[in-house]
Formats: sequence, C-alpha cells, structure tokens
Amino acid sequence: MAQVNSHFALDKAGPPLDPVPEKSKRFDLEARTPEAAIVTIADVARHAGVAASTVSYVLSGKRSISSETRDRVQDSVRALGYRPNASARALASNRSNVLALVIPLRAGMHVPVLMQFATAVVTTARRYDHDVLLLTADEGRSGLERVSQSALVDALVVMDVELHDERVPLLRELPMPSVLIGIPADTDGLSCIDLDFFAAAEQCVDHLTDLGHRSIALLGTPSAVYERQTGFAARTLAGFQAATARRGVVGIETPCEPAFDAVLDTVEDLLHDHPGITGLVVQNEPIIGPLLDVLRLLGRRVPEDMSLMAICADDVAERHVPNLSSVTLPADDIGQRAVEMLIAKLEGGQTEAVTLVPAQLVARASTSAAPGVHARTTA
Amino acid sequence: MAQVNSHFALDKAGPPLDPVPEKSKRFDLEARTPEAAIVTIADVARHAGVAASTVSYVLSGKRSISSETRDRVQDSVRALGYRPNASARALASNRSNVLALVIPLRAGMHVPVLMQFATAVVTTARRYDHDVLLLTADEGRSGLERVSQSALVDALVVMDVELHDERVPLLRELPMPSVLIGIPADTDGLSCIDLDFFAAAEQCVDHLTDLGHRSIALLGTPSAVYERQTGFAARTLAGFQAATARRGVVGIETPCEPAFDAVLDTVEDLLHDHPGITGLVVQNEPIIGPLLDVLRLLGRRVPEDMSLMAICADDVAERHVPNLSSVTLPADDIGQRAVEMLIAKLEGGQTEAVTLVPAQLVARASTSAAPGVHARTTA
DNA sequence: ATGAAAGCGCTAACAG
DNA sequence: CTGTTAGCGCTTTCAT
Repeated sequence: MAQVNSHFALDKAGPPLDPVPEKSKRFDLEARTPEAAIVTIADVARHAGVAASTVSYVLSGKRSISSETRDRVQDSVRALGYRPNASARALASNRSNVLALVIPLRAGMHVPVLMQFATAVVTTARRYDHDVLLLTADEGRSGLERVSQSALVDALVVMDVELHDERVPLLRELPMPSVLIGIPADTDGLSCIDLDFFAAAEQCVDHLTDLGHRSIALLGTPSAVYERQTGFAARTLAGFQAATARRGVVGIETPCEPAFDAVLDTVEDLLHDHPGITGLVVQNEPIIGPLLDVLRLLGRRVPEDMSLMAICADDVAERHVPNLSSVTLPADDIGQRAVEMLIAKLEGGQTEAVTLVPAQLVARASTSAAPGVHARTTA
Repeated sequence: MAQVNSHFALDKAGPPLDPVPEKSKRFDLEARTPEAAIVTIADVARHAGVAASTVSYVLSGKRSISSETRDRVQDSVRALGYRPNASARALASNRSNVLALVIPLRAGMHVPVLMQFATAVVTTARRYDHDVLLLTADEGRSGLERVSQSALVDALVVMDVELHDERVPLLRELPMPSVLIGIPADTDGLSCIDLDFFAAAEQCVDHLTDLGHRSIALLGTPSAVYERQTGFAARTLAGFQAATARRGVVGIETPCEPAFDAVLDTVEDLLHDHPGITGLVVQNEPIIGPLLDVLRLLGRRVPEDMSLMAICADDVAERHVPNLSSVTLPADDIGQRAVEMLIAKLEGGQTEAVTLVPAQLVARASTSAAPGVHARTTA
C-alpha cells in the first residue's frame, strides 16, 4: 500500500522550489484596496433610502420589516460590502459575541485531547455566531477578571479544573455566565460538564473483574496532575478505589510520567511488588505506546497475560495494536455541550447545572479472561 | 524512582469524593456582586476630581500628567475597581488589541507542535497587551474577512500555509497587517516566518553523508500534507532532493501515515525496494515511536544498522531511546517572533519581511558512521 | 412598518 | 499640564 518512490504529488506541481524564496517589489500603499474607506450602517441606509435603524433591524431581525425594504436593504448591504463593526455593536448592545476559552498549558496535560475540546468549542461557538478568545490557564484569576470586567467576552469556558480551584469562587462572583469543563469539589452555583470519570474507572474495574482478574493496577496521569488535584484524575482514582473495594479485588494505583524510561521503571516496579497483577487501567494517553512496548519487552502478551483498559478517545484506542478496550472520552461532545449550556445561559434560559456524561465502555482486543479463568459473560 | 503504591498526594487530602457531586442552593441573583453597577471613566474622573480625558491620558500615558494628579487618578482607579471597557476603547481608538490566530485542524497536522506555536503566540501577545482570537483554518477566507472587516481584530497570524494558499491574495488586500507562520511560493508583499526547512533537510543529508551513508530515505508527513502542498513539507522535500543530488547519494522519499501498521508497511517496502538504505530522515513526529519499534522488529539496530535523523522539537528528540539526532523545530521562538513582527507592523515600523529561521542540527545518539565505514569528522 | 434621536464608554483633537 | 467637546458605529427606545 505504501508508495515507496520519489513520486510525490508535489513533483508534478511546477518548477522546483528555490531554497530561499526571493522577495521583490516594495510595499506599495497605493496599490491596495483603492476604496478602503469604511462602510458604515449610515452608508447602507443612504444607499437603500431608509433610516439607519431600519438597516439595523433588518440585520438583527428584531422587528418586522416589509419584505420590500428588507430586500432593498439587503441589496445595499451586498452592494457596498457592509460589515457591522464589532466594537460599535458590542458597545451599543452590551454584547461582544465572544466567548473566552481558558485552556491549560500545564505540566502533564495531554495536548491532543485539549485540542479536541478546543476545536469543538470553537466550532460550536461559531454555529451560535460567537467567536472564541484564547486564554491560557497561567493567567489564572486575573486573566478571567480582565476579560470579563473589560467586557471583552460575554461568557467563559474554563478547562482543567482542580478540585479546589482558586478560580471557582471568582467564577461565582463574575457578572457573566461560565461553564466549567471539569468538576470541582464544590459545584454550588456553578455549571459544569465532564465525563463521569468516577463511573469510568468503576466500569473498567467491573469489566476486568468480570473477566476474572483479581489484582488490578491503575496507571494514572503524571504525578503533577494529581498534586494539583485535577478533577478528572482525582475522580478516576476515587472511582477505581471504590470499585476495587466493592468488588473485593486488589487495587494498586500509581502515577506515571510520559517517557519510555519512566514507563519501564513504573511497570517493572509494579510487577515486582505485585506479581499477581493481570489487569491494567490506563488513564494517560501518551504512555500507551511505550506501555505496549514495555509489556512486550517484559514478555507479557496483551491480552493473554495482561489485560489492558484505557480511558481515552476512541480513535486513540483504535490506533494501537491490539485495539484497546476503552471507556470513551467524548471530547467533541463535551466541548459542544459546554458551549450550548453557555449560550442557553446567555439567553437567560438555563441557570446552573452539573452534567456528568455517562461513561461508556467498549470492549476491544486488549482485554480477555484472566489467565487460568474460563471466559464468561460480562454483566 | 517510580512510586508503586496507593499513596497518592490525593489520599492525604480530605474526605473521599462522592461519585456524583451534590448540588444544592438555587441560583440566587440577588446574592452576587451587590454593587454590580459598571464603573466608567466618568466615575473615576468624578472621584478624582479631574476630566475624563485626564483619566484616559493617565491610563494610556499619551501625554504628560503631573505626578500629583496621576497618583490621585490611579488611586481612584483602584478604589473603584475601574476597568476600561474594551469595546468602547476599540471603537474610539480604532484598535481592538486583539490578534487573530488561524490554526489548522486539518488532516495530518501534529497537534502538540501546533499547540506550542499557539502558546508562544498567546504568551507573546499578552506581553504586548494583546489578546488572541482563535480561528480554525476551515473557516478559510471568509473567516479572515469576517474578523478583519468587522474590526474584531487588529492583525492576523496565519499558520499552516500552503505553497499556493488561497488566503494569500486575500491577505495582501486586507486592510490590516498579517504574519504567516510558513512560507508560500510567492511571498511578495507578505510577512512570513518559518524554520528554513530546505536547509534543515540539507543538513540532515549532509550529516548522514558525512558519516558515510550512501542511500538515504526521507520518511515524510502523511500524504495529505503533501497533497495540500503545505509549505514546510514541500520545502523539506525540495531540500532533501537538492542535497542528495548535490552529494551524489541515493535519496528516496515517501510519505507516511501515523499508525503502526502504516509505518511497518512503509518501512518494509522501503527496505525491500532499497536494501542499501542505512540513513533515515524523519519529518513526522507521531511515527517516531512506532518507527523505532518497527526497526527493532526488523532487527535493525539504531544507530549501528540504521542512522536516524529527525526534524522535530528538542524535547521530542530527547524523549526517545536512543535520543535522536535532530534539527530543532523552535516553535516557541517562531511563534514569539511572529507576534513581534506583527506588533512592529501595527506600530508602523516594519513592513514586509521573510524570515527563515536557520536550521540547527544537534547530533545525539541515533546517528553514527554507516556500517563498514570508519567514523570521520563531520564538516 | 419606519424614522429620529439618544446614548453605549472611550479617545483624541482642539483649546486654553 | 488640564479641561471641553466631538465623535467612533451601532442599538434601541420613543415617536409616529
């Protein structure tokens, strides 16, 4: 399947590239956009022979307009290439139509997943005619205060929530709606949405236990994530502990750093201290590849000798060999719903709500009956 | 080093988590921000006993103010918790202090690198008192038109540039400055910055050739990236071809999809068709792990049997075993400089400029003399 | 169904 | 060094 030769599509496409592209003509101010004059609503009104307010109402649809004038106005809008000025609109209407997205760029966070959330947020926001302002989490409280008190944005989406997040009290007080992706310890007065990580861990444990595994380890996120008491990691850990206790099986938990050597050390120590382990639950996407390598290196076949459950996006689970049994992390869905909650709040509908997206387990090729146990149906 | 037990930091931190956090009190409008009334510049002026314009000038520093009144104004600002309204300021000054960042979310792009660019852009923008609006590349031309013509942003940073990018003509015409991260075929009238990928590929080839390798393959990005004629991939390919020709060694190029099976197929075919290959240049971060696995699987040791050069960020090169000889992709630096170019343009200084960041090769553990060749010094 | 007019909160001439 | 004033372009009463 893989083409091995030098016939890239590129090769068919014109002359070879210069190593350094040449640069010619000077910057020519006169040459660009001859009529760069800004088109205002007044220009449109004049062109259509109506009042400015009429143009405004045609555009917003906030009052009924005779189809005749509406057409005329719309023609003028097109003819003049009119675009409402965002600042003027925001100033007059007290709405910027911009959402802030607070994204973590901290130690231990897995970037592709974050990006999936971000993409869903941007895409959904655009569907509701909003744009997205990108804030990094290290701006902390002051960043939130800044963008909200200056009315730069209408609402906030906050990711990477810690159990006792310093931003939570602030969010309660800010004069604008917010939605957290992630669930803090005290959700009073807040709107939050996230995967039900507690249940996700429980389902992993139940699945493995049903398959006869009696000793199960949670290979978690890097320790920095736990130390910050990041909500999703803490809730997964709690669910894992609760489920292993409930099912009466041995549960061992350990964080893991995303580097081959760290994975090797962690797994070797784990298997040395607890040789009976036959089931692994992994909540740490970047270590999955190395982990599979390490298990191979140590002579443990997956799933014959070691069953593996992951908490990750479906495409990640299906990218590995063998395909991983997993609990899905539906980042698209969560990001989309977060924005929809926010839009609802902006429109005065919904107030607060804590939404736990149900965990859903998909059994693939990385889990099977524990060694020496006959296969049996999962409850 | 790896702690294998159940004593997470979390366990010391209070009572166990409920599976589902309870939610109590209702939304209480009265309870929040008792004096939510908005503080305007007029309020500050009154409080300080000066004119509104004086407050404005104190804040902007655009004219000299007696230290006495300045202090008084600043006290009032603090006392009242005043924050300038962003829309009003933008409307009056014709500056939103927001940059647009167009980020690709297309097939084949490696997310962590993108995020590194994005982070650098946001961080640097904040240093210059700007915020960043996130646009996805699939909004295409219309997205750029929308945010610029509505004056939502002052300037644009555009990533993921194709050689014949449809947005380039538009950027030339838009009434606001832009900087491309990536270099199109025709850079006339544009400001661009990127790593010198042509030279990066050349250096890889030179390094391997100096080590005695006579047959070298480029394992490139997924084919979709070439088909779009994405600038960085095309330039790397061109550099690779130029350098292998110049050095009189065999050069083979192939795209590669980021999945284990695809890597296996590609490498097997490659080695089958060109058994003499002893040097590999990889421009495809996500396949590096799988590639190392595949080589091991096929019994080729790195670097004894096969030398490996990567074009990637340093931390990636150092995360693998063996550490990879690489040409650095300095995303932070490029992102930062892109913003600085933009700020310079906004301040009327610099106009256009094409900046090729010099490629820099770091030899690590994945390259060595070709089999049967005695080590010799690299030119 | 449409117009007229009053701001939204700020900046930047223009006057001292 | 400071105050006065005229907008920036739009939305939204208030009229009709």
